[in-house]
Amino acid sequence: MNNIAAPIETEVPAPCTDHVMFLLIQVGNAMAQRLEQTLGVVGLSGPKFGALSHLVQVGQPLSLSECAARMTCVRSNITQLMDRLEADGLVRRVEDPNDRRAVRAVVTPLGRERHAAGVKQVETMKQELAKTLAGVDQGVLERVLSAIR
Amino acid sequence: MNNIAAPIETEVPAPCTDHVMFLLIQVGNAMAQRLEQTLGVVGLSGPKFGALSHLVQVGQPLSLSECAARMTCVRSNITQLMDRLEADGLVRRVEDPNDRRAVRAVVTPLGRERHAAGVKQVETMKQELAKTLAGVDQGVLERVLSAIR
DNA sequence: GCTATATTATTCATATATGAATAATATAGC
DNA sequence: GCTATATTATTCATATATGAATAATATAGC
Repeated sequence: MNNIAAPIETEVPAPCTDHVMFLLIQVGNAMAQRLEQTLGVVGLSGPKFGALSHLVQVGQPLSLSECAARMTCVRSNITQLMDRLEADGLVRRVEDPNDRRAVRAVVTPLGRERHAAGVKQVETMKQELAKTLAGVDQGVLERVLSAIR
Repeated sequence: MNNIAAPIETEVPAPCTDHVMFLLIQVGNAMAQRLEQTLGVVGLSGPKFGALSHLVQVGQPLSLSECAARMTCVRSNITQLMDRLEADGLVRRVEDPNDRRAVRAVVTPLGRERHAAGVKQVETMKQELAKTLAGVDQGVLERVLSAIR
């Protein structure tokens, strides 16, 4: 669902502040959806790509708790995501030698490949966005968005 | 999960275009999350509030298909959402007299009340956002966002 | 060294979303 | 008027998210 909450359309010409909030949500969703779509081409979803990105970036096995912290989500979420990634053969779970409670996630070679493919897809999408944003001062936009986040 | 896809943090000083895409997604999610939270105070979720808003705005029963179209989502989604809204007593399903396949959603008095409470909550949140956005030309921001959507 | 407390990952219940398959009903085209 | 096709809502399987409860293990504080 794109409209998490639909604005009650008023008859006022341009009630600015009103719409900005919903616009931000809508645009965020639209971008996320487009990303999902592009990643789908190489068999990845947004969350799957996100998890792989973190693991590849760090360059070493991460405990599931660390993953959750990096991805700003709850641990049970990661448990499920890793189940799916493992089923896809993109990640493996290994025991932590230092802490018997912990489980660490390792990217498999296939996972690395898939991640690289995902990066390429994202590149393409970024270029499209750049076109859409031609004429907009991206520095300004970035600063505004950072302030809101 | 906030980070649908985490950018691979490069060492480059400010790769602008790169980040804007992820920033848009992040900000959208952050806003949606904040909205969820505020609405939670009066016992509503984003989708629930959204559905009520459409029904209240239109002012007459909407078929579930019409709801789906307005909320830009798939019909099975609305079936489930209406189940929850009905369980909450905020909406009732009524038969369509003209089309025996169709089911229409009607807001209950309690639904109206709850929606009004939600609107108040959203008002508050909008004012907060307005403060954050002080000094930003909202007209410009709105135009940029509209272009992307 | 033991005990109380914290941390880890998992499981469960739930909410939200999608898309495919289905049964009931409407409608277009002859 | 009948038949082929379309439309309606639902159900099912699945992915994603949250938070509470749990069992296993670590650690702090005495």
